[in-house]
Parts: sequence; structure tokens; C-alpha cells
Amino acid sequence: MSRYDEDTDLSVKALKGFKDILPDEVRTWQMVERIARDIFHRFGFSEIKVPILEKTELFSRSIGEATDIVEKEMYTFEDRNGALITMRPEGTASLLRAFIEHGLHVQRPVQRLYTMGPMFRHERPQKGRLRQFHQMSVEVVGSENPKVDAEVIAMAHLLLNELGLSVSLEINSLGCRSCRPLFNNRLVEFLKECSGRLCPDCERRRHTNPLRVLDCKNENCRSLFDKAPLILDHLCDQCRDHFADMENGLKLLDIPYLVNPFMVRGLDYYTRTTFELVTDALGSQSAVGAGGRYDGLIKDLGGPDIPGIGFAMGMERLVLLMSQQQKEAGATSIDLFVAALGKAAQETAFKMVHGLRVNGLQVAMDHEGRSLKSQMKQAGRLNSRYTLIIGDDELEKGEGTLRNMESRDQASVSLPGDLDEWTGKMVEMISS
RNA sequence: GUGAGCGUGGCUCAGGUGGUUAGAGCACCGGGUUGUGGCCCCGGAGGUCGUGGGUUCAAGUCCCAUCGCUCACCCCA
Repeated sequence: MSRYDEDTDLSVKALKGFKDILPDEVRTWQMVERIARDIFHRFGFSEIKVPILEKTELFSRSIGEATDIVEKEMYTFEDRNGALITMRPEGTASLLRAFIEHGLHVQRPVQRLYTMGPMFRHERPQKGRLRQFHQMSVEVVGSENPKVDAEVIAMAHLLLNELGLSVSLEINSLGCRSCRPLFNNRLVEFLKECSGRLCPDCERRRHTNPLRVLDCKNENCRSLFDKAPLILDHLCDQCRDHFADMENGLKLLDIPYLVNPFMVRGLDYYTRTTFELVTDALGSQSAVGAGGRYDGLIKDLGGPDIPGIGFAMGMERLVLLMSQQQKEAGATSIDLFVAALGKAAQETAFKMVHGLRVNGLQVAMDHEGRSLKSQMKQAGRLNSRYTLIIGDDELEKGEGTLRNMESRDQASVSLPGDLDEWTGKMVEMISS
């Protein structure tokens, strides 16, 4: 559109990277959310709802000042009072902020929480990546036991499983604040030796974020990294034991996994265990879920010095996989369609339909005065189990025709003398 | 921020080297069955071809610009 038309064209479209989720697709979303909540509850998690807007500082302090997310992807602006605020780019920071603010750690030594909702990052949209996207964010706060890591990973794995999706699990450890810096130094030295033979991106990352270099996709770089130092070989004793215990936990639960020593995370706060649930079915967006441990984060945010672990799952990516693997939610159906012919019948039907809805049935009718054939069509389209046909003849006789749409059997049913009594009978008849 | 591809009715797409009223399938509405669905048949409504400009006697069809969408890089769930 030219600028001229932007002025005259009154149609407004959604922002780039912002999507409407239409009813057909929402059904799959609801299914995913229902199954997820069910599983989270089985594992003892409680839902928490947190705001979408936070002080910008929350994210720069947790995610990391130098990360791409904070540096160039956040929706940040001044509110009307001049306060610098940001639309959350991820869920963990907000959840932990709430955790700290309300002192939840004193209620229970170990807390299991999850939240779901929209996140915002100003990136160039592509397959499986939007500017407003949705995540489930799951966190266990207060335990550094590696069994908890394994348990959380097992839960994420189970969720994918129950959704009928096949993805693979990759794990790694990033070490802690005492062993990671040592490894980092060694890596920087190694990369210095490689200088000149790395791809331009790696040459840049070598300085900005050395760890990132390790998961470069460039073939040439990868071959160079055959001899690169691996974090797993440089873990301190405690981290090595922690990783081994976590692995053991996965084995005890029969969770298949792959150790990927090149896996890194885009958020600075991760320590020790990290993991990703990956697929090759989403184009370049391979991770449907990812997470890890963040043992110093809560303290950094002004809370008590307690550890935590969690993960996020991308709802859009889950739903995309669901449709690709033909796991979408099936068609919906209703209990009854009332086909009324003529004005008097429509008025009676109007009352009946409301009475049935009040009593819990899913009921539809047509108000446009269409032909019976047309109304039957609507009933079929709505997947109605029954259709009640009422014309002027039926009104006079005091009997309607109830058609079982699947078996095509029809029977006479009396029309309401007393509406409440009749409604009760209908509900019973149709529910059985 | 960089690169590539695409932009025709609600949706999916046809429309060789420019030439009379722009097509199909799905969806929608009506009819065939004077009061009965999912199949079938018939009919109907709905687009001026993203937008602007240019070339030409003539452009959806060529050129330029612009907007938008998509995918990829980067990064990430």
C-alpha cells in the first residue's frame, strides 16, 4: 500500500508478528493447555498469574544486559509517568519477581509453580517465531537436588508424549559460577588460535559470547571444534556429581536423552543443568521447549539465596507440531439443534432453547426463518446429536419430532406444558 | 539488521510469448425433495487482479517504486 492509501484505507491490520488465533485453531490450543495443566498438577505444580508489564530493570538484571533479547528485542517504553517499562520477553523473571515479592519461600521450602501467557520480542517473524508468542513457564524454586532436575525434565518429556509429539531430549551442564569462568577462559584461548578460520559470525561471537560459538551450524566451524575444550570436561567436582546424578535420574525414569556438550543458552542466568526438547520439523526453530537451572538468579533479583530450575515451552511451536503430526483437536459437537418453522414455533423454541441452556445443554437454533432443509444443514454442520423439529402442526398437536442425527431415528416428544418440567425430561433424554 | 521468494473472490490456486464481459475447487446462499442434514445435480452471490506510477492502441500478464506476507541468516520457546 502506498502512503496515500494508508490515509484513505480504513481497514486496520494486525501488527507484524502479531497473530489472531481463530476458533478452529483455538480448540487445539485449549487441548494443549488442558493436558499441560493436568500433567503439571499431577507433579504438584500450582498455577500463578503474573503481569505482562514489568520494570525494564527486572529483565536486564535477570536475562543479562548483553544478551540479544535485552539489547535489541524488548518492547520497552516509558509509561505516562516516565517510568521505563517492558513487555515481558519471557516468563521466568516475572514469576521469580512475584515469588520474591510475596515471600513465597517462607510458606514452603520448595515451591512448584507454572504460568502461561503471551511474551513479546521484537524479532523478524518466521516459521515458529512471532513477536507476540505464548509460553508455558514452569519453575521449581528452593531445591538444588539433581533429582528435581530429572523430575522436571521428565515432566516436560511426558507432556510432549501425552500430546502425541515425538521430539528428542538433549542435555548439557553449563557449570557453576566457580567452574564456568575457568572453562570460559580456556575456550576464549582456543578460539583465539582458530582466529582467521572461523566464519564471520563466530569471529564476532568469539568476543561477544564465546559459549555461543560452540553451536554454530557452519560445517567448517564445526570441524574446527572437534578439538575445542568441552564444558563437561571442565566441571568442578560438585557440578560433575550433580550432572551425573541428574543423568542417573533420567535413566531411572527411562527417559531417553542425548548429551550435547555444544548446547548453550541465550539467557545469562542459566547454571549447571540445561536441556532442550528439539525437533527437525519446525524449519530453523528446533526447540519446542528448553530450560535449565538458575542457582544464583533469585539472589540477584533481591531474593533469598536459593536455587531454582525451570523450563519454557513455546505454545505456537507445540500447536504447529500438533497440526503437522495430525494431532489437532477434533470437531466440536452440540447436544441439540431446535429447528422451528413459523413465527409461533420460533417463539416457543426460543424459550425452550434458553431453558435447556440454563440446564447445561449445548443447544442452537436459527433465528433467520430459513427452510427446514437449511436448518437441518446447520444442525449437521454443528455436529448436533439431536434435532428437535417444531412447526405449526407440531404446536397444535403439542408434539415435536426429535431426530437422532446419527441413527436418523425419529420419535415424537411432547412439547412443554410446564417449561421447567419439560426441560428436565429433555435433559434426561438427551444426556442418556 | 541482512538475503531470497511471493502478493488474483473468505480459503487454496489457474490464468504460454500483453488483446473482447478475470476462471476453478472448497466455503457460503437458494433450489431439485410443496417440512428433514451429511452424497449427488442445478442455480446464485462474491474478486478489477496489494498500492502508485510508467511503457502500449491495449496490462492480472512488461518496467519502476512502494506496502505487505513468507522463508532463511542472526537469535530464540
